[in-house]
Amino acid sequence: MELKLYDTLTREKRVFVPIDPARVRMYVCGPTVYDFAHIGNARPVIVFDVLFRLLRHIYGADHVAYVRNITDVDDKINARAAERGVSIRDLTEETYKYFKEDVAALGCLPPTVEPRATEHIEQMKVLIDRLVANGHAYVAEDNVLFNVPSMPDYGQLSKRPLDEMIAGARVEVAPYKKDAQDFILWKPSKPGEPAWASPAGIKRPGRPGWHIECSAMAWKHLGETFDIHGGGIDLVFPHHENEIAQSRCSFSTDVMANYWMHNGFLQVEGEKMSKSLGNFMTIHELLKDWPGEVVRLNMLRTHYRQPIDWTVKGLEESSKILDGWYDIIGDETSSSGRPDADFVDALCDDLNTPNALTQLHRVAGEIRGLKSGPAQIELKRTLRASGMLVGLMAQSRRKFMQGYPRRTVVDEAKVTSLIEARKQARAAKDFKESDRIRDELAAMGVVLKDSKDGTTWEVAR
RNA sequence: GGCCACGUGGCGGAGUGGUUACGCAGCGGACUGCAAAUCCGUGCACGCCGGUUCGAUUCCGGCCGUGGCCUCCA
Repeated sequence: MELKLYDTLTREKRVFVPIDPARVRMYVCGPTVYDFAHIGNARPVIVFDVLFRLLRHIYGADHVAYVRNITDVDDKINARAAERGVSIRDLTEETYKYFKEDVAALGCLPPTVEPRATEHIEQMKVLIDRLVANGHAYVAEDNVLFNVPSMPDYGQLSKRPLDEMIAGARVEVAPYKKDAQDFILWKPSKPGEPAWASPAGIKRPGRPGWHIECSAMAWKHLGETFDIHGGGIDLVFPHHENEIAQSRCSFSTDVMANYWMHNGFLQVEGEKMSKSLGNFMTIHELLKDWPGEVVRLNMLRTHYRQPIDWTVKGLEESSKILDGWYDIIGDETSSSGRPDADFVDALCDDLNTPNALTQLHRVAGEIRGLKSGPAQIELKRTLRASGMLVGLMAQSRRKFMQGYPRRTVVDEAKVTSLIEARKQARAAKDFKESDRIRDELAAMGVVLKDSKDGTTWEVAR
């Protein structure tokens, strides 16, 4: 199988060739931990988890290094901590704890490494000193700035020619900048802000700029050049463009990462998600209404580079689809199956999850067409193994059903006795009474399923 | 204003220079005492205007619409 990935830098799908197949290296920009992550933040987390799983499938679980950072030094963090009257450390730890819980509920594997920015200040200072030494950065009023014109091919990722950007600048430029587009690598800390001894001979204590964090953490954990760098499309400029500038100019390399991958944006019910529109949705809130697996499937039904419109209707549809698949695999929880070949091929085509899910529907249909027996069991295992490759169908059907939040609590003994009473009424052809019992159960939130083998029931959702 | 994407059937959503996507809903049927669930079957499409081509939803150009980014900011 041949994995193809779309590279934002070259704007084309290319066959993926790792630098070292024994250690495939991927870096993805993680959260700034000052508040609950929202559903838009969940998209890159899920998308790159699928890629992580696929890479593990292809190269072996022990041969993929996935680094997702935690930004724990940032203006918003400072502001929020002050606002709530808690320490920065407490705020970031608490937020990170919730983030981990949320993404675990979405079925995401923990990355190989989750480095914190505050634990990589030394690496950042090394990079900054190098950039100053080799003429790509300069000190101005105790700031260190990257000098963009010092890098002739700056702007390749976002396809922004230098001169046009200068013309487009409409924000007031800090007077100490040599060039309007120069960006901060290090800045002095104000009183009360986190502060570290500064690089580049600056006396005042300071703190890092946003972009240098990722360059430093990627370097520390993946080296000067690595395979894949991912993130949301909103990070292409300036964040990733600046990361490239910092890293390449520090190491005198031609590339920082060989494949740059970006997931599309997310809207909610057709509108941009924002607090003012009242459609701002955190993962935490969403998980109070839906199982994480439904949320995950809903995300995978759209190709990662396409914009996605997040709707309740879509979640309901995803829920139905997942219910159907779980109905088919039943309580078949053997992990002995192999994923379907066409399913894997679809994933290898630049993570074409919608097409991959179509293959799952195909396999499900084949299972329906078979009588129960070894062949059908084999196919059920294939369906389950395929789903598990993208983080779906990993639990038993029973557990999945129990995972629906806000389920009605019912008295099982009462349900059982009512079903028995209904059975007797039906046997006596007292359909008025049997229908009354069915209505009574429905009012309790219990849905009956009659079949030749008898009557089963489930709690309605 | 500049740069970059996207625009497919009722809805969601792949893909392709000439052939079935697929799913949800709908409709018809089977099953059922009647339903539900399940199973079987089924209609519906490629934003607009030009161009290239024997032929375009698929390539090119323009337009319209939607969204993202435009530097310390999420």
